[in-house]
Order: sequence, then C-alpha cells, then structure tokens
Amino acid sequence: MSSKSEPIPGISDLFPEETNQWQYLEGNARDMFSKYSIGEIRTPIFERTDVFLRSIGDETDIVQKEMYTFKDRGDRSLTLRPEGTAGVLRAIANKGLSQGDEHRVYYIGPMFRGERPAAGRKRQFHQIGVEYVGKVSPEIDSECIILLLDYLNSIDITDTKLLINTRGVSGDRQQVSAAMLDYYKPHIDHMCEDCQRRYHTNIWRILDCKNDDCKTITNNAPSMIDLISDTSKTYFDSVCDILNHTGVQYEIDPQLVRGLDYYVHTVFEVVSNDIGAQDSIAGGGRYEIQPPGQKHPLNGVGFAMGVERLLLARNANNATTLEGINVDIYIVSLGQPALLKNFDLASSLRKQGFRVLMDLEKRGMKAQMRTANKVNAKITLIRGQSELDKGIILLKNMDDSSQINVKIDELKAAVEAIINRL
RNA sequence: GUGAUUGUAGCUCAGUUGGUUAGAGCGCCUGGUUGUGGCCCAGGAGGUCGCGGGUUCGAGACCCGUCUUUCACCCCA
Repeated sequence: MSSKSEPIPGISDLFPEETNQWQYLEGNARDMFSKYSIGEIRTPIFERTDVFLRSIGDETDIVQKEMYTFKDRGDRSLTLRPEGTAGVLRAIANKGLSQGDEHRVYYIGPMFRGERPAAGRKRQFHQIGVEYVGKVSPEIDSECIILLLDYLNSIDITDTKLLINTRGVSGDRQQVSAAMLDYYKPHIDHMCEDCQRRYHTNIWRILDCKNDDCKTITNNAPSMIDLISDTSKTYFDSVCDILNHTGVQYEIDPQLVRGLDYYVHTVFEVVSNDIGAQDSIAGGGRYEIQPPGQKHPLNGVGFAMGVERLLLARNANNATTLEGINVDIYIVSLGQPALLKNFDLASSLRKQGFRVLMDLEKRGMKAQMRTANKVNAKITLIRGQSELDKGIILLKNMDDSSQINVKIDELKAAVEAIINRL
C-alpha cells in the first residue's frame, strides 16, 4: 500500500506469480541462445560514466537526462547502466578480442533510466539482449534478426511487426547530415521546438518526430537510402535479400533511426500494437563502439528486448498460461509424535521428487484439510497416533475424495499411481 | 522534465448536500459435537480513511502543499 514500504517510483517488486513468468521467458531465451551457440555474459550493473558517454553519445536523451549517475568515495563518476551494449563491449575490449575473432554473448538483467513511468516503462526495467561482436557482414546482421524473431515466436509473441532501416557507415554521416541540414533549413522555423533543437544537436532525430507538421515535412525529405554511399546501400540490400530469402516478413521504415549514436548500417525494431504507447518490444542494430582507453572501435550487431514489454505483449496475445507452484502432497499431522515422524516422511517424499507441503502449526484436522484444499494438493497424507500404532498412513485422493490405508513401504507406489493418473 | 489521473480493511471498492461507534464483497481465522477439504451457515480478527497543514462547533468528504498510482507527451526496451 501507500507508505514507506513502497519502493521508489518506477521500480517494482516481483512476487512468485510474476517471477514465474519471468523465469519462463528467461529459460526460453537461454535455450534458444544455446541453439545459436551463444553463451551468457554478466557485466557489472554500474560502470564508469564515460563508458556510456562515449558509446551512447552525449547528444542522446539517455545521456542528457536519463542516467542515474553518482560519485563514489573515490570521487569517480559512476552510472547505473541505462542499456547493455556499452558495458558488454567494454568487457570484451578489456578481455581482448584478436582480429578476425568473434564473440557472441547474451545478457539478462536490469537497466536503469530516470524517465517518468508509464505503461511498459519503468525506471528499473529488464532486458534480454544479444551481441555478435567482432565481425561485419549482412549475413551476421540477418542471423541476429532471425534469432530475435525465432525467440519471440518461441514465447508465443507473434502479432508484431519488424521494421528495418539503415544508417549507412560512419563515413556517410557527413554527407547525410549535410543533405538533411540542407533540406530542413527552409522548414525549420515551422517545426516544433524539439526539432529546432535537434536541428543543431542531432539532426537524425528529426526523422522520428511524432509531431504532425514535422512529419509532413519529413515525408518529403530525401530518403536515407538515397543519401548513403553505394557500399552502404549494397550492404543494406544484402540484408534485405537474405531476409527475403529466409521468408522473414519486414517493413523498411526510412524514418527509423533509433536514439543511440553508435548505430551504423542496419537498425531494426520489433513493434506491437497492443502494449500501450511504448510500442517497441525489441530493438537493435549494427554498431561501432570505441570503449574508453581503446585505440580502435569494435564492430558488432545486437538487440535488446524489454522483459516487461514482452510480458505485456504475451498477455495481450493470450499466450498460454503458466502453471504456478503446485503441491503434489499435503501432509496432515495429528499430535506431536506424528508430526515428528512426518518430518521424516516429508523429506523422503521430497527426495523422491514430490512437491510436499506439511502443516507445521499443530492445527485441527479441519484447518489442515482446508489448507490442503486451498493449495490444490493432489494427495493428502494423514497420520496421527492411531496410524502410528498400526504402522499405516491414510492416503486421500483429493480429486475424487477416495481414501485408503497404506503401509509405509507401499506408500511410494500408491502415491505414484495417483499422481501419474492425473 | 510537462500535462492529466489515483490514494478508505490483505484484495476490489462503497461512503449520499461535511454531522454520532467508517461499510460491503472476496480473502483470512474459529466453530457447525469424537480425527477429514471444496458448497452452505454462524461468529471473529483486521482501518493513524497516503502524509502534513488549513477552513469548520464538526472533515474520509472542502482548500493548500507533499508523496504515491496510472496514463499521455518526450524518448526508448
């Protein structure tokens, strides 16, 4: 409820009903990635601030207004990671990657951005991401996209659209920017405040402005594909060819530029209509990042998916519901001697692989039975003094209410007979 | 950061033009005769009405502030 025990805004606690679903998404991701021979990397939650400044770009919104930055006791500026790629690349550069070699890794974990929370947007949110680092080719970009779709498919997220575009190589930047500045110059006074600012700070971002007037102007802007160099164009064409060949449905969105400066060549995004205003559930592209202290930039391609948004999309798609934590056997104890014996019984049943819950409160029979029913136990085992005396145990099938006496050494077979039938 | 919106029992919510001991449903606990669940019945526990000020004889209701929720903008996953 509303009080001091609430977490600060935009972050939330997850209880078993939810972690259950998270584990399903994460487990599927691990399985899928292993099929592509991609292993997990775990990098720190926080890094020196310049790790992010350098790679994400200091004109980006993330760097300008969304990072959680603080000083440590050594007066170093540190930042809670706002995304995964910069840290992963820093780690790979630090470990060393010999020329012509490639690292393929995935990561799963929390990211932090100081934004106002809304549907599908948290201040601590979680991403599952993949990076192919070290080599450059349209084939690699394509496999990366195929992997992403393969995964989404495996978790029943199918009602989505893949958008792709290219930003050309970094060498194209100058001429593209020049052409755009040229084009917008006569219009800029009629555009929104944000675009007027972007005109000077980051002209590319004008392309995905949502303002209607700006959109109209942008619609007639020279297309990225016409501005980039021939080699960039050929590269992008190859990506499209491979996607066509493999039957991947996509849409080229000339306005898709994405908000991080490190992207080059292919950029892509998977969007969904039914998760609120934040429609992007995954995004990524090819990048060129030079971590602090490195002489040369590293090339890679990758994507990140927002776990919270995947969940929204899954629920909107009426994906298969998941089983919660179930109880196979509930043990009812009547009297202290029986309770003591039942501790042993519970542990031996657990060793046999059953999910066992027992009453530890010495309550009345009725109360214990009510709990057995509430937790949806398949079987209830009842043992009190008279069962102890006779060396038996009562086994009740909660499904049909039938009840039998069994000897301890026949218990396993009797329990299995019921559980296997259900 | 801007705009709107929310805050009453564990949960979902009522609470009339400000007026006595703040309610319901669900959930929880205990019973409904010896040691047996679900349905039903009875009883019970549980609330500084987000927090702080103010107006008033009197405030859960009105005013101000603050925090929080949700949503949109911005931007991104």
